[in-house]
Amino acid sequence: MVHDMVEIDGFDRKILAQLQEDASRTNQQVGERIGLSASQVSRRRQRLEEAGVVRRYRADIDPAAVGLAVVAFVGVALNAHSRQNARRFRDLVRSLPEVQEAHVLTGDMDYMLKVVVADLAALSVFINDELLPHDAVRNVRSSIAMETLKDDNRLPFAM
Amino acid sequence: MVHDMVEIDGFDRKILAQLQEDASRTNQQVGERIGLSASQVSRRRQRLEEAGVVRRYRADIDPAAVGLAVVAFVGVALNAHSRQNARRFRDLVRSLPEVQEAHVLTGDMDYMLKVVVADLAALSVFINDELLPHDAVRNVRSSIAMETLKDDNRLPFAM
DNA sequence: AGTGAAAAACAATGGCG
DNA sequence: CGCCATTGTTTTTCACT
Repeated sequence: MVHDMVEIDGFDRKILAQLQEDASRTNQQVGERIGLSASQVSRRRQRLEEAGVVRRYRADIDPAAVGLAVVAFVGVALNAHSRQNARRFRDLVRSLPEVQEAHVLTGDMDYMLKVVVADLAALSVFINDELLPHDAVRNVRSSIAMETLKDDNRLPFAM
Repeated sequence: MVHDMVEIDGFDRKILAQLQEDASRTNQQVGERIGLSASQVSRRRQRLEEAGVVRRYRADIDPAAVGLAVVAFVGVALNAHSRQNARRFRDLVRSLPEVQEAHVLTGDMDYMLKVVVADLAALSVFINDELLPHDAVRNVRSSIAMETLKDDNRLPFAM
């Protein structure tokens, strides 16, 4: 899983598109769809995996089925922009399992978190007991997703 | 892929946790880690897939490696809350490949989109040519992710 | 860079305790 | 649910172009 820049040609892109769509397709099936033999698909896949272009394969699980009903976006502003504060906050969010994603943003809110929890009570606990007590956190503003229209996380790549 | 509610026990949760982490693990490997035989893992997986608890398997691709350098969160307020407008907007966001996620939010912004594009120019084109021209859209506020601290999209499930 | 065929690994199923 | 055996698929490697 080294992270060189790697040459990606049209076939590679087609393979990536197929596997992003459905990673359980066999090399044979992928090959049929893009006009390549299974053995070549296998080799190219290995190359893409080793180069870190494919970061991992994962099962996409229905959150509701495992009792996770609430998705929220939480904007967090930090107290001061010291290196210390920023670093400690990073370590915190990376360690919190409720945080699916954390981004540093342009604009008024410094950080944007995507959070998944069981219910509103759990969200409240998360914000009040995990986020707000942290020294670096100045304030927090959360928006709850009442409905999810799209959640496929597919990258739109040109071919 | 039917969507009944399904009984999920401790073993099922452990299987899901394993496959969310790395879907390329074999039934044998999953079984070893959780103390279950490969054949039982196979049967439980099938059940979880058919029940729609596992929605799909996918390759997680490094966006930068395929030329997608910009992630943005775009808040969209609609003009009026008519059924018509809302429905047409939904159809729009679902059809736009740059939109990875779209949620209906509580709070001032009606919709929150997670968008991935090649560069800032492409983001500008996306907002000005795809979003703003739509009748239902009143205004748009976008924040660009300058850095991504965490992006694993793992569900935190209790076991 | 590619194909096709052989070898090795794996998944899926059924029967039994 | 474990264990075992069987069957069909799939991945991976090799020889060749």
